Amino acid sequence: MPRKTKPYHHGDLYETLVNAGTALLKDEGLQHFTLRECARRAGVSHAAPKNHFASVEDLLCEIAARGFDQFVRELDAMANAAGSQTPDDRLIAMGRAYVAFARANSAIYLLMFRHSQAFAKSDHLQTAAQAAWMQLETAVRAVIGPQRTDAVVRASHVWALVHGIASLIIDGRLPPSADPAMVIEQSLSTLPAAIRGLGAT
Amino acid sequence: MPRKTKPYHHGDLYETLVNAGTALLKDEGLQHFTLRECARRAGVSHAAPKNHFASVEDLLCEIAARGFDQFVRELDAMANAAGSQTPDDRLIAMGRAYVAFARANSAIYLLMFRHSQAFAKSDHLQTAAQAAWMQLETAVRAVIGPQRTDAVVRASHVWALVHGIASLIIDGRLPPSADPAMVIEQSLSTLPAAIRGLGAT
DNA sequence: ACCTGAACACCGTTCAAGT
DNA sequence: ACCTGAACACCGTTCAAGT
Repeated sequence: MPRKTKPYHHGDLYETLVNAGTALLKDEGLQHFTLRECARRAGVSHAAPKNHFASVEDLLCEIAARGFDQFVRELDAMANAAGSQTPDDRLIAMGRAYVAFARANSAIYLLMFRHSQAFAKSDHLQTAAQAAWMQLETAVRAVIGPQRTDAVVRASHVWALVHGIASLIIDGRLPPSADPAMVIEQSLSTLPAAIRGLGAT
Repeated sequence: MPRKTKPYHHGDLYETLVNAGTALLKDEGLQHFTLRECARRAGVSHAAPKNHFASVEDLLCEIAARGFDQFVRELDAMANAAGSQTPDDRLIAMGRAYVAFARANSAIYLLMFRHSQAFAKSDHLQTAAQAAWMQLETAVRAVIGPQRTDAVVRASHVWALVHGIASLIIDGRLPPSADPAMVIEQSLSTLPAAIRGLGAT
């Protein structure tokens, strides 16, 4: 989804910078992400990005938005894969895909969930993140039934659990004696029953 | 818990830097944390901290370690407060205290759980974080009974859920229609049953 | 033993100047 | 319309020099 027409000198610096930035993020992590290094990888001067992104934050927002796009696609593919027939199965399959994405793309995942007041300033990021949320809420509604009025709270529970699992694994905060695969499977298995029996509503 | 005797010129620059750094973190957030600003707040030259901390990471580790210390104290106080009689109540009370700490000290909480390869290089940080973990595991064992062999996996489930809730709230990633207080209470209420019925073990 | 000030190699951002 | 190079105000880290 291109957002700028081809620039005069370079070819398509906007796309090149997004790609270079994504690669840099995967290579070095968010801590070492640098606009000047993006420019270097793109083969332009350090001031060139200013023509396409107002600031580093802007570039990071676009990378995060595309992360959400891919995230939604992968969860969709997993949830619709053979073997996920019941709503419960589909929800658990989505949970697995969620954690798998986070582990496979940890730097981008961290960026996607990083506190950022600039979040609200990017339309692409906002709509992409909302699409991810809607996807989850739909899966939750399928489990608890459409008559329930508190789907948002229940979906928040699911999101919190998978986000927590993914975060602890990525950041290496699980105790050494805890097998990540076991934690994932055991915790995800509680989800359908938990959101059905949640609270008093 | 002082780690250095009084320095010659300043008084106790080690402690002063830790306090200045903690204040800076609360004021400006991790993104804008700067060693030079810590030195400025401490009233010393920007090179002075080198005598007490080998790098910024070292100072951040000590701040994070003290965060874990306070975290453990607060959870302990909450869990032992009147009204938490049964193990189930105590676990839920700890969950509430967990999220409350994260919300009240968001910058420090983020630091505590930030991915950091330097984590392993600080003894204080490592033991403080482990104390927090042991505290949780003990509360979980009280709920599921001492005969269970998978307390670690069950405790990981609890940790993931509360960490996920806290993270989503801090980072503003809960949908606007989700009331944080409701999400907290509803999700925490599922914990005792979830960890008792977890998996097939 | 601890602290300072200058120095070095970076960074994001700005802006005149080039094409 | 887009890009460059110099400039500015920062940053972490190093190191000689001071007390």
